[in-house]
Amino acid sequence: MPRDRVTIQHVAKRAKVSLGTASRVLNGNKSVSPEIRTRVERAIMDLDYRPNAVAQSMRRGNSRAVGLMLREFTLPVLASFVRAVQNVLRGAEYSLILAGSEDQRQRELELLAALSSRRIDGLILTTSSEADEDLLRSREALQVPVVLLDRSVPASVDALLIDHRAGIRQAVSYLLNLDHRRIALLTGSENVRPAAERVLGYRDAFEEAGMKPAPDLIRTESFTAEFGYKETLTLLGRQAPPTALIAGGIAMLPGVLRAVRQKGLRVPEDVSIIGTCDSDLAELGTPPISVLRWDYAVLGRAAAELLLDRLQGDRHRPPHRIEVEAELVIRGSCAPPPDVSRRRRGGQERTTRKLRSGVSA
Amino acid sequence: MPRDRVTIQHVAKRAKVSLGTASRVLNGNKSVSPEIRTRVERAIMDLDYRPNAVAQSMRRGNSRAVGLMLREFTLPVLASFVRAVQNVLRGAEYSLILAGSEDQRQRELELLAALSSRRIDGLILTTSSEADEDLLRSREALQVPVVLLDRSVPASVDALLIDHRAGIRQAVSYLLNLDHRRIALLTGSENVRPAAERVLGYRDAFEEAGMKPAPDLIRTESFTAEFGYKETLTLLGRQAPPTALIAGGIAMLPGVLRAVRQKGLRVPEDVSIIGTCDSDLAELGTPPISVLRWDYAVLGRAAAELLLDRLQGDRHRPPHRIEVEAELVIRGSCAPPPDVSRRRRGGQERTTRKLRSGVSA
DNA sequence: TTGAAAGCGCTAACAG
DNA sequence: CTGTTAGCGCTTTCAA
Repeated sequence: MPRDRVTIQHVAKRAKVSLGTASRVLNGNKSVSPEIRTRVERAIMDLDYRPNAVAQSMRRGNSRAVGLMLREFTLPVLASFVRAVQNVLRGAEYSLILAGSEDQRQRELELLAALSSRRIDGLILTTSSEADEDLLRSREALQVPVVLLDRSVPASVDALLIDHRAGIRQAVSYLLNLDHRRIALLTGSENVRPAAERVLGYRDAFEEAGMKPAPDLIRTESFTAEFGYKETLTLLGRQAPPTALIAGGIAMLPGVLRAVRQKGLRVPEDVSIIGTCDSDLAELGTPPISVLRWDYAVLGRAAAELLLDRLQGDRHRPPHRIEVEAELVIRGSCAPPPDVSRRRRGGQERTTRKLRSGVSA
Repeated sequence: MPRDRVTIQHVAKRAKVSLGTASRVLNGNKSVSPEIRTRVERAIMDLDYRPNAVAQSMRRGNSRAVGLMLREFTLPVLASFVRAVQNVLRGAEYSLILAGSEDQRQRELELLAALSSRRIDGLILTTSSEADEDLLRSREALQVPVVLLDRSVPASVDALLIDHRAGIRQAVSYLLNLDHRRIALLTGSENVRPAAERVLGYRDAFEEAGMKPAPDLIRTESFTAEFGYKETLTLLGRQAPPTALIAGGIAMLPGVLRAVRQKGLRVPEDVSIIGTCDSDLAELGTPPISVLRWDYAVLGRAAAELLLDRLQGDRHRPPHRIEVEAELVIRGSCAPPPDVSRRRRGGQERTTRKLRSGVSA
């Protein structure tokens, strides 16, 4: 049977001081004589005393814990986001309470309630929907500073935003320059920012090139690999299949590749592919896949710092909004579409194409 | 300015009952008249009251939170472990406090102290060292049930163990049967179980085949991709380089592949490779990589259930020990070593080789 | 069945 | 500089 945990009372008794004085030493209060301070510190060591954070929270009215609610954190990039958050928080002696919503509204609601009960001091999150009333209300009810990740929001909260629109515009332009015309964009439902922005970027690129996108090639439903897989299968089974696919979601690439492989198609000879998140697979696969990427570790650090800033500083400063760029990394997964290649091999003349600037290697 | 959070006092007042009665309703105590119960429930709804978990913890002496300390959780497989843990815990209304140690002793110590302060009710962890006195003492000091993940330990705690030894034995046998003789094993320091077991399995296989392993091909230092990269580079630069490489760590495969690619070698023609953890890269790469794998989601669920069992049941039952098998998944990354192939192409006779049974496809 | 009151471990305000 | 004390929000005796 575990003997009772040692409390500040025990420390006080052993150091032969009052409880209040022991507390003062613990909290680094100036007004304690050196001699007594030493005595107390001694007692703390001897007893291996560890302050009860629960009692401290109770008394101080804060928990020194922050919640982190994401769709999931199984994806390496999100995990690296979590790690960055954690590293910053650790330095400030905050604990991290993890909450994976699996993108389900009901679960989000439950988790928000649980976090509320725990009286977290702050919250970093991305929600399944941006408009849902209940969700918004639950978040409000927490009455704590919030940092939103890649969701568009009322102007009142801090947020980290990824510039998907410019990223996708760049990717699509690149494909257009390779003479692709039937470019499919697979991404999540447009009621969240990343998907909506990607669709805008897609249209931007076509418009900029003075073209109209083929209808029906923008598929917005889910960010999952599963959706990428099924949709790719469907698209590639069409009469006039797309010649290029953009996997618009950080988990989607494996699904798309699986489908392409299942169809027995080669990348990039038969179909070009651009991912929307870097990974070992994209980097070391054969061929390596060109991707749009941004640094989640940087995002994580920024998110945590934004939150700490509010927690420790001015809770009423105007909200910050940090936007990060998506970088197009060209690797080996894109080539001119097969019909063009054929024409070329046939020796037909072609107008020169210039690679748009701003595309990095 | 956030108006004060509503407490059980407010609920009691509004329902015109005593605080104690309100509490009873909250806790589903039988002895409350239906009428009053309704009134209180009504008040709870009206006020959107959320019990203060901090105060509850204080009073009850438990926190309904468990700590999860891993080397890191950036790896997809570990993240899926975390997710499984979380899913089980959520059902039991426990929160998860995440702690990534980055495999650093000092950080582990700090995190353990922080978790102790928070009065977590239980802990799931893997430590950087199995023998370290301070670590052991800190863990003891927590005085809570512990589930250890893939570490060998005093017989007193619950543990989940992966049978690396049998797994590696199987993998090495497979390679020996392909006529490999110079088989390198890259893994972490032998002072933790997975590495130690892998080395044993490696020796087992050679012994079983009546052979002696070439010296200097067991490289035990670190589980990182970085180590895999550097060591592979070194090994492949030798006079007599290994013809097969086993990446003995869940993060190591990308490093090994990177090095192989950098050397301009082909898999499996020039060198055979076996990974020790499944991944998108292993599954969808070209060629797909043969791996030893086990199910981390199952492990996570088991870990959480083991812990809950203790938390909610008999805290003094004898410790459980769950061992999971590693399955060898044969894909396309292994072939006979180049010299053998050459000999073969030359038409030389060869003794028949039988594929050892127990190797799954 | 209900109310009153003690006390979990701690911090901070107040007195000395 | 130090000791005493109230009270954070809640659960749980103990009485009624």
